[in-house]
Amino acid sequence: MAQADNETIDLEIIVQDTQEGKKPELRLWLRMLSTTKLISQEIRRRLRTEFGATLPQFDLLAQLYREKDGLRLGELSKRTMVTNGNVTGLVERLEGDGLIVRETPHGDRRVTVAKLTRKGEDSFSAMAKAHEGWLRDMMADVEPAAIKVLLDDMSLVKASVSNHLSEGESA
Amino acid sequence: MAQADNETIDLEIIVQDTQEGKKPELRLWLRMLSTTKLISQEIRRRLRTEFGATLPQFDLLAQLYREKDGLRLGELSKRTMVTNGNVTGLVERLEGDGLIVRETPHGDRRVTVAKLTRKGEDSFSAMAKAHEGWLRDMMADVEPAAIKVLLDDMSLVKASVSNHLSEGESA
DNA sequence: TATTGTTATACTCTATAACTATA
DNA sequence: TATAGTTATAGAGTATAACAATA
Repeated sequence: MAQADNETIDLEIIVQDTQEGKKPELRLWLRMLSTTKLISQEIRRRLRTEFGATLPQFDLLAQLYREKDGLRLGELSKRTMVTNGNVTGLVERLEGDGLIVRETPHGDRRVTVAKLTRKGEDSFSAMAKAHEGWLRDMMADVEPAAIKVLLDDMSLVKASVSNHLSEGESA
Repeated sequence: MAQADNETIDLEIIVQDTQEGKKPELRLWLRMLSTTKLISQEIRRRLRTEFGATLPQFDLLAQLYREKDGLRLGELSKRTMVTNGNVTGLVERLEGDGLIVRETPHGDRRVTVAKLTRKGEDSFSAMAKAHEGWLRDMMADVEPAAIKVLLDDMSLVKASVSNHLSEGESA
């Protein structure tokens, strides 16, 4: 099924992505979207089957992994680009799995801080390592120089986009 | 923290990634993912509020827009990277909105072909035009040269990924 | 028997808004 | 009044698998 039909499927989603020099911003977006979808489906499948996790969950765990003292849910919401209400749901599932805990610090009882448990650290650590390997395999044919260029230029895109959204939302 | 090798999962994951030159494939993926998410949320919001459509629906319509004779659902499934069963659901919603119709051609009664209605053509046409404008605005700060490079290099990534997906599944 | 598409199911994500409990 | 988080709701997307009709 996932057999690559090299000849037929170009997978260039949406509109025509084959017109030279026409609407380059749109073409770039569509190419990013299809490429991301391709990678994302594979990553999600493996996260699910090998770790029983989803991508948003992985994302959230990653944020906590680099902040050993935990993060307030509002901050977690900003960093993961997930709304407050939905962060609550994500956090509940992860807490149910024993990967994180919620704590209310003294001082401001409105605040909730989420942090990884030991189990969460170990679990995420394994996921991240596997994740890295999957990506290296998938991008095996891409020259290091191309990856470097993509990294830099993608930052420019991200900055431009952030800039031109509703002013004043970057944490 | 420890600076070991395997254990250093300094995953600047997903939304923020501001790290040194390690694990470039993973970093690229995370940057693509966060950038795509950023754009995608904005596009989805506008598609929904201005056209009452979703991104997968837009994607599906786009495939039909460039194939005036319509496409079989299986082909639609491949092109949109959506499973067969879920294509059925997508198609039903779009048919309910009067944007597309399903037909069974003579010759093979197992086959269903979806094609745009006149209303669907007009509707998609408007969406695509708006879509293009949104993207141009969002990427206003990105030099044309950078966009061109990104387009090319993104193709390499996509090709590599496609290539290594099929491999993994031919067991 | 294989293919094409449908149905069924379960779960998760996404978005919005109203609500609470603090402050 | 404003803030932090929760609850409620509704709608879609996603993945799997079983199924019917046709070839």
